[in-house]
Amino acid sequence: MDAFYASAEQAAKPSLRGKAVVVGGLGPRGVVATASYEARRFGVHSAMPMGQARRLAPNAAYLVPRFGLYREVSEQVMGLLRQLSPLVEPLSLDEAFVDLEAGGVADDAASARAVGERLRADIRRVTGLTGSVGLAVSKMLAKIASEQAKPDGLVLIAPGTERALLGPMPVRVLPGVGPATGDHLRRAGITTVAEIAEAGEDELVRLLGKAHGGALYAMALARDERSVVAERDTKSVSVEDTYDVDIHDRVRVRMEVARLADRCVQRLRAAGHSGRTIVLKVRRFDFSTLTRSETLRGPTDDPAVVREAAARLLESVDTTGGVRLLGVGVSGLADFTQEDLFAQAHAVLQTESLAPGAEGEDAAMVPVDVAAGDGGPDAASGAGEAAGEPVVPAERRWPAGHDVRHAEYGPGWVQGSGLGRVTVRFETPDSVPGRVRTFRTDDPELEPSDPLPLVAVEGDGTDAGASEDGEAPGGEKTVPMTGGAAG
DNA sequence: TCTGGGGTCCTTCAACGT
DNA sequence: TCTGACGTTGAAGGACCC
Repeated sequence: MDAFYASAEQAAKPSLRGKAVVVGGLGPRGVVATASYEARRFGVHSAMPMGQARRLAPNAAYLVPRFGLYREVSEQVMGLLRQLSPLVEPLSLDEAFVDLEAGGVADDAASARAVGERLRADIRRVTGLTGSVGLAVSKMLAKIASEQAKPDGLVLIAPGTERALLGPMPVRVLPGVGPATGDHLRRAGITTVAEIAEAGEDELVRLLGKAHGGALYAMALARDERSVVAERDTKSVSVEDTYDVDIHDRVRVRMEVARLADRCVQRLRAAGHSGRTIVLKVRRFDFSTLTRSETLRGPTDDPAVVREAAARLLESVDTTGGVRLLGVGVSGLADFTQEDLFAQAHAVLQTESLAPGAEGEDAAMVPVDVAAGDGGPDAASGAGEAAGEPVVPAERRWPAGHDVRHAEYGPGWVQGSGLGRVTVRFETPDSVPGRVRTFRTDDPELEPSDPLPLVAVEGDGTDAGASEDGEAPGGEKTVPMTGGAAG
């Protein structure tokens, strides 16, 4: 998909179409997730600090990401892709590889191109967004083609032309060449793909190591045998938070680590997993990052166990000077727990009789504060929790870009908030650009609401609500498609 | 005014078992 | 019993990707 998050926001908000839109973290340490093509003209791009983006494009709209909406659109697109082939490999919410040959929908360049164009039309019809398609005989080339196709295009790399096409390109087009490897190669006098091929495999391996060097050399020759893999097992689950202000208080650090451990276990359980290795991540005030890990005897999904392991790991880390980020992760995933094994052994021994009260060894039930209400992404209760109600700043309660509904004025979205006021623009994906009104942040007539569908559901004039889809689950998304063109 | 969040894979080193 | 070779595992860090 092209500038996916920003395009979705523009589709949802008529007043932003054709305007510079920047989606990302809005806190003092936020970075840009996606910038619309209009914003890119000002030099704004992904991973740029928000402060810098604001200086470059002060008049752009700055919005917080709405992953729920993006996920829905993504599902639609992936559904469309799965109609083409059983072999669909999602890379992210907005990209996937499709093996067209395996789907039997294309066996030469012409048929692949036709499929690609039809897909792009379907994506636009179903989601209202544009997607770009890259067609080639391998994943690497399909990806490069799709980058060239953006925005809103289709590029096919004809079999036999690959090396001539790649040769003059900068090394950074090859997957796996980031800033560090790019620098490394540049210092060795290698700046283009052709120069990698000329350098030879031995030299590449000497420069970059066996795995990386060998793989890069092959790619430079346009050799990429990787197949499209539909199902990928998750290897780890983690959560992390960067704090607006460095945390110096050790007690607070411990509290945050416990909270992150709980969130991590929630995610772990939601995915139906357990894990054996607990990882603590700490980014210090000077941006130096360190990790500490501990492997348990068996996999667990017990929050108390993960919390205790994370706390133990924290004891080996010096946090004086302050920490800017904390994270907790679990790897070595399984789909059962140590406790399951105990339970099984227990059950075998028990045969018929009723188990006595105490369950094996799950001793300490540690009281966890269940944090009423939202498990929202921004934990950040941060600073002032006076006795009683936590203080939630308006810009967190009414995040910029999120949908709301007003009893009198209907659906709209938050344009900004602060100082006890929230400004709302009343418009919907299929309306004309709407008007702006300002309310008190505690206005009882105003409430958060779910995103409206970007494309009106047929035969449903009204509400966004639960569209009982009578329709095929057809979804869609844009993808570098591989394997399509027969060669 | 610096540098998010969630992942994957690779490399290096040390410890340990055979 | 000691020693070396080798494989495996775990820990930590780095690079990369979207």
